[in-house]
Amino acid sequence: MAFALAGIMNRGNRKSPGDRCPIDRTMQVVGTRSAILLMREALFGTSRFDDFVVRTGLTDAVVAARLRDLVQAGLLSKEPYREPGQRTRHAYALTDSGRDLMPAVLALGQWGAKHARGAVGRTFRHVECGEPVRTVVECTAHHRPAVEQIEVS
Amino acid sequence: MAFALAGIMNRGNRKSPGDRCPIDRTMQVVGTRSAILLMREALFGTSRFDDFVVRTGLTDAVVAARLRDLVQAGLLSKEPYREPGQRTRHAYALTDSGRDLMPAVLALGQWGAKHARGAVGRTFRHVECGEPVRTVVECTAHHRPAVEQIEVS
DNA sequence: CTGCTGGCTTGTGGTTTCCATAGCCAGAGA
DNA sequence: TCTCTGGCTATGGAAACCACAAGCCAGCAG
Repeated sequence: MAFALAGIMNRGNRKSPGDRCPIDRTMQVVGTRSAILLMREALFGTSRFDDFVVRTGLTDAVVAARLRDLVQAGLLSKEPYREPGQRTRHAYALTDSGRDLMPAVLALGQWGAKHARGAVGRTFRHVECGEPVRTVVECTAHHRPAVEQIEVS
Repeated sequence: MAFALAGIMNRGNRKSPGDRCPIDRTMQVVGTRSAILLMREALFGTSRFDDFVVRTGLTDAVVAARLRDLVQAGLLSKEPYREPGQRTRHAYALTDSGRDLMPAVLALGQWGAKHARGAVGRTFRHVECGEPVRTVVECTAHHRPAVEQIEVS
């Protein structure tokens, strides 16, 4: 059974995927503002606790709690490191799972830059060629379908 | 000033974009579970109040409040319609702004399908060619940079 | 030993989100 | 006119989220 996105409404009595829907599940993991901001910073390269606090503007308590959750959820890893003459500290690094969230974070930023009022315009660029980067939806045959041309099965 | 994503940590004292960051702004609009679930349903083609309630599993009170927010934020529009022999009702339809959120919603679903435990595997397909659809990050020169090859300026 | 700093943890309180329940209202059917 | 139904609105309470503040602990500097 398949449904076209944004299709006609009379599509029968489709049953809700409920809380097993992957979108819902994702929201239960990174569905808070603090979690997304921390993942944004992790993708920006931040790895130290204090930098997370300063750059997100969240309080240390929230940062500590959320980082613990994100490590627990497998999006970040906590690795000890030591600078010479310093005590052992912990750096937070992206896991493969966390890295896979990049398209979502970029897509959220892309929407905000275009539609949210008061947002600072930022552009992401490919380092090697300098061209701006964006998220696109495409099928494996390299078509770029509109919403109405996508079905879920 | 540009920063490479997931780059080395010693990138100097970059100042936080604060609450004007587009990602943050977006989270303030659709950063709740209910908002994302409703946008998911809107992208799936749902337009009637009752269908939103049944398919998201949220209560009618939450659905009413969130739909009002989403209309207010310009992601949905509320249009009267009338089926023959029925009273006038209101259908919720995607605006262009709401349609632009599709990459983000799809990317969230993509992450959940791959990484979230207990998620039902769903695939999105292009109607015309039947191939599965995914979100990709690419620059205008059609490169597909990894996280480390993206900079923000 | 005392103080200081980075990285947390704990506690308090306000706001938001959500669920559950109940009620309201317009219009169609009887 | 009475009732029923779809689409809301209102109220109450639990939980989550967050800011603010304080405290804790390890390891340096003095």
